[in-house]
Order: sequence, then structure tokens, then C-alpha cells
Amino acid sequence: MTDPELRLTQMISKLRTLDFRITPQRLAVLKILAHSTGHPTIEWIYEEVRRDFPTVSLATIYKTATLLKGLGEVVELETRDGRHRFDGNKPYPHPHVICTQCKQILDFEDASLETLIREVSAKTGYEISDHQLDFFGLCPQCRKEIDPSDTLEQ
Amino acid sequence: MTDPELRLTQMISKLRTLDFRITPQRLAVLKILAHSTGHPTIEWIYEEVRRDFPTVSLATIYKTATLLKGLGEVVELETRDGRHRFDGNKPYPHPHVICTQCKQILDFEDASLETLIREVSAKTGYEISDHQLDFFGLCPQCRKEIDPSDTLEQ
DNA sequence: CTCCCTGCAAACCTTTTGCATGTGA
DNA sequence: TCACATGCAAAAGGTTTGCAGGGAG
Repeated sequence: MTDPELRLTQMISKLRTLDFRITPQRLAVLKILAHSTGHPTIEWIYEEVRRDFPTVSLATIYKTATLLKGLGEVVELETRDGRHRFDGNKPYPHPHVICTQCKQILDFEDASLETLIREVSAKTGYEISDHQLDFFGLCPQCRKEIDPSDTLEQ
Repeated sequence: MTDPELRLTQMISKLRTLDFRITPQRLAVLKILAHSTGHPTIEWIYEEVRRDFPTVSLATIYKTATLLKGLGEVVELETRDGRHRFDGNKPYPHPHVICTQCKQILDFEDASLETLIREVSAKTGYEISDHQLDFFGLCPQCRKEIDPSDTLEQ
């Protein structure tokens, strides 16, 4: 996990540099995205921001998230649950392990991906700029709940 | 590419075995999915089927695709273009290389993924049942169009 | 002859857009 | 001050659902 305060500072600097305004609503969204490792949805961010700004609109959350995504300060993931999720703490592509039951999302480190990207590029002639690697399955918790005899071996 | 006729036979058998009816509309969808390597969208399948069955509805295409997906005879991919795409010719997860410009989708073979899945499983305790690996970038064609001086090197 | 499937339309849900009002720098 | 951001509401766009009528087995 990147230091959330550092990420927040980086995001604010980026906005300032490009002459975007730091409004209270934006700041609230930035804070949430910089701190969260849980890959929040728009709806979740909205609910959080509403605690401090009861009149904030979903549109503002969408616009802010889209802005940050465009600036590369946030990455968007597609998790097959019909809604977009964001990661502002590690704003670069990285593998996820997603529980199909409880929707928990884990980050996963893997060094071999860089090699693979070069291989893809060489074989296809594509200029690869982004990627997405997600694993789907049951987390240990949900495995137990579905089949109590599951020993979690293998 | 798997033999399309073989895939079609396999799909039909699966439906028959489970007592699902083989209607003309379903057969048309099956044929398209068994033959296509282009990862068609629902809309595209719909247009194709409409050639032979002008009154077919989008709902039927959706229902058939959902059915086949549930039976594991088709895989659904998420390609960030806001619509679902299907692969009935290779109905198991495999990497894709996707052009962000023209939306062309290439299949990509990679043997190292099995190893990685076992590693993920061992490290996280998850029981991995599915995965998704997609690379995004510009295809050689679109690179040229955007920057004619692009030599396509590396 | 029976259910299952189809087709139509309406409902759904998330995301996007237009525009008048408000506000950070 | 004033260009840009907000918030509301409406629109958009893909997908799902309910149901009456039709057709596969």
C-alpha cells in the first residue's frame, strides 16, 4: 500500500498544476480514493462524501472520478459486478483476486507481467499501454461457508 | 481455432442432454457463436440472426447467450467498450489483445498462466475458477494512422 | 397436449449530459 | 470578477423482466 497522505498530495499537486480547482467536494473524493484499498464503487464514494456534504450529487462523483482517471491518478477496474470500481492508492494496473461470492478484492503482486507485455508487443506489433489481469474464485472464507469440509488444501 | 462444426455439435448435445429445446432461433445463435472468432456483441449476433429470422428479438439473443454462458459453452469478455462480448469457439478463458482505437480483438496464447494460477491459489487460499487477462493498446494499423512516422519497432 | 420459448414492451440500473446557479482563485 | 464546478433532472444505452401467445418434443 502506498502512503495515502503521499497519494493525496500527489493528486492535489496534479490538479493544481493543471489549473483544476480544489473544491471541498473534490477534496473529499480525493481523500477517499487516496486512502482506500478496497476498490470503491462510485456509489460507495458517493455515500461517504455525503456524510460531510449532504447535497453532493452522483454526477459530481462521476465527473471527479472521470477527471482523475483521465489524469492517470486513478485506475478503473471492471469486476463483472456491473459497476465500475476505482483504485487511487495504486494508480497503475495490477492483478486482482476477486471472490465471486462476497466480492472481496485482493491485490496481487506479480513480476512476470512486464516480460509478458514485451512478448505480446513483439508478437503482435501492438503498442501495449494498459492491461488487466484478474483472477476469479472463492476466498477461503466463502469456501468454508459453502463446503465446511473444505480443508483449504491445494 | 477450434473446429466450428465440432463446437456446434457439442453445444447442441449439451442442450439436448439437459432437455433444453433446440429452436430455430437458438440454433441460429449457436451457429454464430460456434463459428465466430471475432468476439461478437449481442447486438451483432442479433443483426446476424435477423437476416434469417426478421422477427427475432434482442431478448431472445440475451436469453440464449445467458443460457449458454451458464452451461459453460460460451465465455463472456469485458472489453471496456460498454458492451458484453462472447466467445463460443474457445469457451475457456484466454488472453486478448485489444486495440483501443478500432476495437479489434486478437487472441493470444500463453502457457505461463497455469503456473501463475497455481501460485495465486497457493498464496491467497482462493480456489481460482476463472480469470481474465487483457492487453490494451494500439494495433499496428492504428499506430500508423495516428503517427505515419511510426516504424512499428518495439 | 404440455411446457418451454419467443417476442414485445416496459422496467431497470448505471452512467452521461444539459443547463442554471453557485463559488474558488 | 468570471471561468469553471456543482447539483438537479432528464436522457442515454445496455441489459433484464413479465407476460400472452406460439411451437418443439
